[in-house]
Amino acid sequence: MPELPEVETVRRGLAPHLDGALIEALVLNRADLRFPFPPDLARRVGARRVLTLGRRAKYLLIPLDSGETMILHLGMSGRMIVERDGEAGQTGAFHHDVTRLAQHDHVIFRLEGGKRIVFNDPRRFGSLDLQPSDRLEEAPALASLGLEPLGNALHPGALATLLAGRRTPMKAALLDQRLIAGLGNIYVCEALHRAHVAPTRPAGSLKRREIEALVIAIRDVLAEAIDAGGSTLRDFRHEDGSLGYFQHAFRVYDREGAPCPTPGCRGIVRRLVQSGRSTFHCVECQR
DNA sequence: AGGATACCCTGACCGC
DNA sequence: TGCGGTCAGGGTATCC
Repeated sequence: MPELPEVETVRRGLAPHLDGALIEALVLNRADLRFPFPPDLARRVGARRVLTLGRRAKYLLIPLDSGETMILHLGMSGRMIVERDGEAGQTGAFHHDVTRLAQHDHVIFRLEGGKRIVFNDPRRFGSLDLQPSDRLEEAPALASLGLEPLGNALHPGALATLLAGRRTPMKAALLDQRLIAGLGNIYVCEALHRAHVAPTRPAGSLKRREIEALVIAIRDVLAEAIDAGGSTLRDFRHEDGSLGYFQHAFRVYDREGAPCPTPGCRGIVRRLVQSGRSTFHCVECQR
């Protein structure tokens, strides 16, 4: 689920519940996810108040009034589920899902008033760390991240510098979190299609005009995806944000064999594998 | 140095 | 219905 737009959607969905909230206790149902939890995690978070939720790339940032910030990654299957008091124990259609998912409820935020926020992650590729807030960027997870794609840091000149001289395919370059941080497989495919740039193009071969188009495509696709996620936020408090915001708007991702949606293009969406991952593209209008 | 590959783990899905 | 194979939106270690 989570690339940058999904994490931003999670942040926006959680903010009304977590901003300013007192965490009465952090319940750990295991000692690790992808990595071991930091020492004394529960003690360092319990009885602390949350400041204002943030995000860096695909990481959710939860600053505490203790001067430390939780750095949370959803991996590939992570969810944050908001439960109101008593909701989890209710019977009915919802109950089945809750009990089935409860197996992978690894970390539970118990908030004042009985509300619970559950970090559920079947594949356990997620992570959770703590870092002093005044040295946040030194955290191992954040230290080598590249440009934040939303905001002013990503502009044609900056992207041109990042790509210059690289022979790696554009698909790999855009997936590299050290260059631009936050894009994943889906939005890389979508951005390259919108910019009409072939995923196999050596990164250093792009013309200035193509780089400009790519910057616009990246911004647009992320912004549109966040907007689509935002439209389902009202449901978020009851469920988990996995409602599938943007997939109906995919132009190429997971659409192998479909006609290319570019106006006037008669191409067919094709799939290829690059560094072990599926790339979806149109050979007619992406050059 | 930089790029490609193997791997961490579970669940969903497809064909037989 | 069960079973095996395949695939999945991420990131890191390791090899070349």
